[in-house]
Amino acid sequence: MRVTYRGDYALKVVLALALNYGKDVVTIHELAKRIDAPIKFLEQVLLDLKKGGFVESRRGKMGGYRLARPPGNITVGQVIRFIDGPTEPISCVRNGYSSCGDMYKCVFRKVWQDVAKTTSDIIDNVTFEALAFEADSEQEVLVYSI
Amino acid sequence: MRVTYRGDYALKVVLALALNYGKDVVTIHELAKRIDAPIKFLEQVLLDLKKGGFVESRRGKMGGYRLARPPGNITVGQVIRFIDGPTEPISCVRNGYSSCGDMYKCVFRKVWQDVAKTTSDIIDNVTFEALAFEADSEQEVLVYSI
DNA sequence: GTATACTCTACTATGTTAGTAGAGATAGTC
DNA sequence: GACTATCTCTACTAACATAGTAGAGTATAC
Ligand code: FES
Ligand code: FES
Repeated sequence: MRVTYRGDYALKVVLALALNYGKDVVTIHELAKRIDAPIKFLEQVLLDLKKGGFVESRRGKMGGYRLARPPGNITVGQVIRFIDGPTEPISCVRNGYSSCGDMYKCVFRKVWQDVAKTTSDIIDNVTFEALAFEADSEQEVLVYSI
Repeated sequence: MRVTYRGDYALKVVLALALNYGKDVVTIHELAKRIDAPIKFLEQVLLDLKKGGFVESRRGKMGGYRLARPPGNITVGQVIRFIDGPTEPISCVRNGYSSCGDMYKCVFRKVWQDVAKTTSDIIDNVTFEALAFEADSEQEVLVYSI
C-alpha cells in the first residue's frame, strides 16, 4: 500500500469534519487552513469524497462541507481505498489470479496476501470516531500541560 | 508498500537461484526464460542484486549467476527493500518525523506505523530457503498427482 | 582469436502524482 | 435584482517513476 498526498489530505479532511460532526458546515477555505493543504487541490479531493458518499455540501453563501455519515461509520480503509485505490502490494493479488496464472502457483502469492490481510485488519478497524476521540484527548493533554 | 515489476522479477530470480543453490551458475538467458522476464530488463535487476551482495557472477563462456549467500540467509524483505525501496506506506513515516512536525502529533501516524510493522513482520521472516522448500514440494505434489 | 556471456550507460514511451487555472452554478444578503 | 461568497467542473501542466530497449564494452573458456 502506498498513501499519496490525495489520500493523506482526504483522511485529514474527513477527520477535520469528524471533529465538527453535528455542528455547522465548514468551508474549503477553513478546511485547507486547518489541514494545511492547497485549496484548489483539496477542492478536487472533497468533490471525490462527495461522490463517494463520505461528505455532503451546501453551496452559496454560508455554504461548506460536513460529514454525510456518523464518524463511527467511516473507516480509514474505506476512505483510502476510495481515494488511492486498492491497498494490495502487487497487481496480481489485486486483480484476482490473472497475471499469476492459475496453473503455476507462485510461492510469493501467500506473502502478498498475508501483507494485504494484516493491512486490511488495521485500516478497516480504525473509525473516525476513534480518531476524533484521540485527537480531542491530545488537545486536552496539551491544554492541561501548559 | 508497493511491489514493482523490478521487485517482482528480483524476488523470482533470487528464488530461481535459490532452487539451484550449491549447483552450477545459471545464465541470464536461462533465468529470463524460467521467470518469464525481458532479458535486458533482468540484466539490470541482476546487476543491482550483485551490487546488493545477493548474487555473484562469472563472466565469459560458461559464465552465469549464483547466490552469493545461503538461501536461509536471504529474506523477501531484504530483497524487496533493496530493489523497490522502503516499504512504509507514507513518506512521513518513512523519513522519520520531518513532514509530520514533531509538535503536532498526527493521529494517523500510529496507523501507518502499525501497517509498516505488521508488513515487516511478514516479509522479514520469509527466507528463500523456506520459499525454495515450498516451491520444491509443490513440484512434487504436481508430479505425484499426475 | 573467437564465441559466449556478463557489464555499463544512455535513451524512450507511458503513466502517475501533485498540483494550477479558470469559467460556471447556487444561495444568501442588501 | 445585483452582489458576493461558496461550491462545481473540466482542462492543463511540470516533474517524477516505471518498464522497458539499445548498443557498445569487457572478461573468459576453448
Ligand atoms: S505472480 Fe502473482 S503473486 Fe507471484
Ligand atoms: S503527517 Fe505524518 S503520519 Fe500524519
